[in-house]
Amino acid sequence: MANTVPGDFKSLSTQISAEYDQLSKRLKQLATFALDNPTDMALETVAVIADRAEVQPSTLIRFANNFGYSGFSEMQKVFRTKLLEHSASYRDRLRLTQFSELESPKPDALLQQFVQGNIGALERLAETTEKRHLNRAIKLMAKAESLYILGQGRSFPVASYFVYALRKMDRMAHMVDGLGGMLLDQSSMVRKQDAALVISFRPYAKDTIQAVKSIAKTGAPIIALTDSSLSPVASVAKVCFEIREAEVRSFRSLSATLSLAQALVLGLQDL
Amino acid sequence: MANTVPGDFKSLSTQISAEYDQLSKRLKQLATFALDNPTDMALETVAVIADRAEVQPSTLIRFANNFGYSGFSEMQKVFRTKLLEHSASYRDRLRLTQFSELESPKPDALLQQFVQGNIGALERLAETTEKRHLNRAIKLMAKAESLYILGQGRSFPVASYFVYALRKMDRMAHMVDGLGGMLLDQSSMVRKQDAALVISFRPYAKDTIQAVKSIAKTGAPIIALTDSSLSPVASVAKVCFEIREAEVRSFRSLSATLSLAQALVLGLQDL
DNA sequence: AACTTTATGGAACATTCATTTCAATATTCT
DNA sequence: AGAATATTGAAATGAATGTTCCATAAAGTT
Repeated sequence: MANTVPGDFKSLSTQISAEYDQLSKRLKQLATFALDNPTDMALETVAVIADRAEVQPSTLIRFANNFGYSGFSEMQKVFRTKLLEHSASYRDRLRLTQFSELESPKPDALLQQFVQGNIGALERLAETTEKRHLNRAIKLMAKAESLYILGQGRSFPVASYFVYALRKMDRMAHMVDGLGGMLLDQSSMVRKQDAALVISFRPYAKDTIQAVKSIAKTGAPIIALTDSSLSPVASVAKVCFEIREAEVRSFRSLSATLSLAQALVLGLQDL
Repeated sequence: MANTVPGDFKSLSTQISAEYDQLSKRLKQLATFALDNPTDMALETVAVIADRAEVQPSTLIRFANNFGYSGFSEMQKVFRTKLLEHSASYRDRLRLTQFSELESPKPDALLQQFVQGNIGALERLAETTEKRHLNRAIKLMAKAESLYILGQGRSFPVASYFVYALRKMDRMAHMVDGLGGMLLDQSSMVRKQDAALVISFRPYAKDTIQAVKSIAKTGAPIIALTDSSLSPVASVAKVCFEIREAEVRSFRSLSATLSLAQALVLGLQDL
C-alpha cells in the first residue's frame, strides 16, 4: 500500500475533493471542515479539532489513515507546511517536509535549492520590511554630506556594492575597510553631518563593531543591516533592518541584503 | 508581580532585547535563537526547540517564566498568533502591490519591484542554467591549484563573494583587483595548473578584459560569468555562464549572479 | 428478515509532552 | 578564600495528547 501519500497541501486537497463522494458521513463532515479551516488543522490538537468539527477524536485518525497517513500527526505536517508557505524561511519549510536536503547532492539540484531559498528570503524581505524604516533610512542618507560604509567578511560584497552604487549616483561614499589596519583612523574621519551604513552578520566582525561604536560617539547617524535585533550594531543604530537570509547547507546567502541595498540607493533618487 | 506580561510578539521581542544584557548565558543563547527562529518557537515542541537551540528543555520554561509567563506553552501562544497574523496579512499585501506597480514611486514600492524582479531573474536562472556547464565549471575549479578571481565595478561584489566563500572552504583564492595599478602583474601569477574566474558585465571593464586575455595565453582554464555570449570574455572562456539579471530603473541587480556563485562554490564540496 | 459488512462513539491505552525537582556547577560577594 | 547565591544539567513526574480497541449502530447484501 502506501501508494501515494499526499506530501503537500495541494495534492492532499485535490485528493480530498476527488474521493469526497465515497467518504462516509463523518468523514465527509470532517473533509469540509478541514478544507474550510486549514489553520485549525495545522495548529490545534486532535481534541480541539474534533470538538470544532463536531466529530469524535478517532474520526481524525480514521480520516488521516484513509488518505494514507500513518496517523493524524503525519497529516498535520502537511497543513503546517502549507501554513508556512509564504511566511517562513526556506529552512523552516524544508524541516517540515519529510524528504529533505539529504538526498540530492548534484550541482544542478544545489542551484535549485539556492534559487528556491533566495526566492523565499526575498518574499520574506518584501513582507517584513517596514515602510517607515525605509523612509527614515533614505532621509538620513540624503541629509548626510558623506556616507561611510562598513562591512567585512561576508558583508564585504554588500558594502562594496553600496559604494559602487552610491558613487554611480554621485554621492560621496567611502569604504571603511580597514585596509592596512587603519580602521579606527578611517572611522575617525566621520563627522556628525555624515552618516554611516554598517552591514554586519553573525559572527559580527570585531573590527566592525569597534569602528561602529567609535562612530556612534561622534553623533553621526548609523543605519544598520543585520540579522537580529540583538546584534551588537542594532543598539547603536538610528535605523536597523533585520534581514533573514536563505541558508543552504549552512551557507548563508546575500540576495535579500543586496535587494534592500538596491532599494535604499535607488530610493535616494526620488527625493 | 505579573507586572506586564507581553501579550503580543512585538512587545515580547522588544522586552527580550531590552533585558538581553541582564540574562544569563543560557537564557541569552535561547533569546537569540527565539528571535532568529520564531517559526520554530511557534510550532515545535519543547524537546525539539531545546535540541535545536542546544539548550536543556528546562531552560525554555525558565525563559518563559523570566518574561512573566506561567510556562512555555503560554509564551508559545504569542509566537503562534504572530505567525498567523503574518501569513494572513501577506495575502493582503500581495493584492495591494499588484495593483500599484506603476504609480507609486515610494521606497516601499521600489523594494517590492526589486524583489519581484529578482525573483524573476532567479527563476530564469534555474531554468536556463545547464547542468553540464555547472559540472564542467566545478570540475575545473576542483582541479585547479589556485583560483584567481577577477571582477571590477559592478562585478566586484560578486568577485569578493567568491573569494570569501572559496577561502571559507579552504581553497586558494586570490583576488585580482588591480590595486595600485598592478593588474597585469597580478594576472601574470596565474600558471596553467590554476584557473581563473571572471565576472564581467556591460560595460565590460577594460582592465578585466585585458587581464583575462593575458591569463588565457598561459593556458589556464577560464570560467566566465557574463551577460552575453558575445561578451569579450566569452570567447576566451572554457565555460561561460550567461546570466540575465533583473533591471529596475536601469539599475541591474546581482541576485542571480550571486546565486550561481553560491551553487558553484558549494558544488565543490561534493566532489 | 436475517446476516454480513461497514461506520461510529466513547472509553482505555500508550506515548509524548511540558513542567518540576534536585543535585552539581558556576558566579558573586564578603 | 570561603560562604552565599544564582545558574545549569539531567532525570522524575504528572498532565495532555494521539492512537487503539471494542461494543454498538447503521447500511448493505442475500
